[in-house]
Amino acid sequence: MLSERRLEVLRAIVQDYVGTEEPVGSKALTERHRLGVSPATIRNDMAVLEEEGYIAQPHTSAGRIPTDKGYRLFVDKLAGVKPLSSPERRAIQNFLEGAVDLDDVVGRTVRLLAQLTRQVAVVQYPSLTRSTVRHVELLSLAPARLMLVLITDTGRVEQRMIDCPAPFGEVALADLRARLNSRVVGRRFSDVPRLVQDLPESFDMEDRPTVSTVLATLLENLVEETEERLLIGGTANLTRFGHDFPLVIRPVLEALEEHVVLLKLLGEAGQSGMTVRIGHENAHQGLTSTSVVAVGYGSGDEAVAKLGVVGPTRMDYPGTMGAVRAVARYVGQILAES
Amino acid sequence: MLSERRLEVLRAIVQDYVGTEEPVGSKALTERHRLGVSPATIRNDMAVLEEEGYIAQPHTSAGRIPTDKGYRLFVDKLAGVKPLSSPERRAIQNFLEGAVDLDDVVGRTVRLLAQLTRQVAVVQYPSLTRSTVRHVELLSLAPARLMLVLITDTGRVEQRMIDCPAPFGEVALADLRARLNSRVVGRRFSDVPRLVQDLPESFDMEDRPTVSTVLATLLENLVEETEERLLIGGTANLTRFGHDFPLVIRPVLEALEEHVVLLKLLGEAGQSGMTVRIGHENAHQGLTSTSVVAVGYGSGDEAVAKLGVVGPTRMDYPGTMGAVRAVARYVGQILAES
DNA sequence: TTTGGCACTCGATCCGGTGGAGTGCCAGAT
DNA sequence: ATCTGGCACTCCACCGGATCGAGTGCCAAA
Repeated sequence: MLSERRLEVLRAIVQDYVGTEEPVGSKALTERHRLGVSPATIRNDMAVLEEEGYIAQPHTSAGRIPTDKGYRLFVDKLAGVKPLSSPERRAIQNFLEGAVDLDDVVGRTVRLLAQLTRQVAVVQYPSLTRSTVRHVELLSLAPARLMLVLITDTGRVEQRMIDCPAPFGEVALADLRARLNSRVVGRRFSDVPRLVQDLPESFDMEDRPTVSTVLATLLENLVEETEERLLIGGTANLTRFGHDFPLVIRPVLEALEEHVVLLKLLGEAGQSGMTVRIGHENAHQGLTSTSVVAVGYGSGDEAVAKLGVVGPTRMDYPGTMGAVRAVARYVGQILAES
Repeated sequence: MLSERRLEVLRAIVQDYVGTEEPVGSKALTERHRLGVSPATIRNDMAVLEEEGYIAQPHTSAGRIPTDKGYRLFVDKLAGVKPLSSPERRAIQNFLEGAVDLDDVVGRTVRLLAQLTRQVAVVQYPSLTRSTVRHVELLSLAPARLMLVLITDTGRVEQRMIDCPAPFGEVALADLRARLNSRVVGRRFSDVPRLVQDLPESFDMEDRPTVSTVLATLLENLVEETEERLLIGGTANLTRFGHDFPLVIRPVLEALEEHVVLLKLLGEAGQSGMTVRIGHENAHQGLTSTSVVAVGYGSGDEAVAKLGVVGPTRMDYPGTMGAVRAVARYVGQILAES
């Protein structure tokens, strides 16, 4: 276990490095923080911290910079979550309240988060499986062509075209619509498969294939596939990364375009509470010099999706975490109201 | 007017500079292009081209690079559109044909375009005003709460929640739905306002406010506001820009996030045929060192939206234009089929 | 355990010199 | 007229050496 002062030294190193972006030395530390000891003592502490793997030297005779492990300790033990100032809170609320629909809410959220943290913001659309069904609508566009529309309690709407194996009458359509709704409205999407399983059996032989097609579309395309929408913003903030641009930011941009990767990243974030993944803790190659701060948000007590930011490992963790948490809360409120 | 050979020299300069990314001198030119004259002659030509403003020197005793004006002349007079190879064409077709819905088509298109041109791709969703109505649906979610769903012939679907001033019966709802559809199905969105103008009058006094609200939502939110969706991809290609990164790419990333700016940019592109905007021809500040190649695409003869790429002014214009044109055509085909 | 002192390391920065690509100009050839 | 070869000149890019300074590790003393 590290002594109290050594932890204090680590905290100071992280803070200074985040601020200055330059390796920090023993002398500078004693000048900017009242540690009450001489540089020589700090040097000894630093040697220990380095041996333990919390800090590293870019090269001999340079200052130290925190390692991923160092940031990890900092986040876990040394730093809290910095609450936002009340003007900031008010600004968030004002900004989000103007939203007219779900797309707008998500769009505003991503912009807000990017601006607040000055980093890349990622917002996942409320997931279907964790939402409940508000309404299912079936429209007949042509004799053998239907449109399926799904509306969730979070305001999300999804639709799919369906080509039927056989023409489907208006009566049967109304019947199917009514039965579907009576079974699934108010239920969670994850329960839908179980709830509609036996539905085809109650229809005429001739209509069963069509009913099955509709159900298959509902299950395959909607419940499973559309899990994965998300929005990204603030990529311009990547330019504040470091001086050795192309090599660092290129893979990050590539990773950001791979929505699948990002979704996995967000998915790995713990179900409740805020998750911070630092540097190499991120599985993806291109993101080994970035940290991801993510948290779930939802209209009720339960998370229906995640949001977060991606930034350099050298980031202001307390501030970022504060902003992410605050935004998630307000978005949850907005969703609950609508 | 410039002599034939001087134009040839300009073409050679553009081609070499695009290839090597380095200022090109007289000697190198004679070596890589059979111009049939000596470097000294080329030097004289270059002096003239520079005087006319087509090329410039980064500094004394360096080679020349094309100016925006030079690229302009190159694009207008010296270069054609390079058709894609047939493997490329086949790849495009295969890639686009797997799309399941409009979102997917647009998503695939943007990825395809980015990969093909190795630049940033921008694809606008088919615009509403230039599409026709396939179906309008009204759902009752709660006594005084409706959902309006719009389906276009390009497969685009839009929806809006409507809070009614008064409860609205199922009968009246069915009536409104039927009347709406009979009036607008198959018509262009731009005609919708005219077509529904007198609709409230045919309803009972008590229902008129609600009908008006529905129509207002239809017109304001859908026809006007949702003009502006677009998708961007391939931002990682920005890293191939130049060596002086942050200063150049930052404003570009910022501009790309301002969808309004991009939409204006695409909008300015001529209604028919391909448009190339080079460097300072772009109104927006952040894009003065980029060129935009855009073209309209649509399911029929008429363009319903635009797509294009944003890249450095130093780009392979013939190749880029070829790719953009080819992709636009195939997307048009796909849309027409669905 | 802390402190001051000291020698050492190593990147960053600043020259001065060199090489080479490219230019502009001019006089002669075509 | 136009093109060409020659020539002097400019200026960037590159290299090696010198210097500077922040920072370190170690040690002996407090």
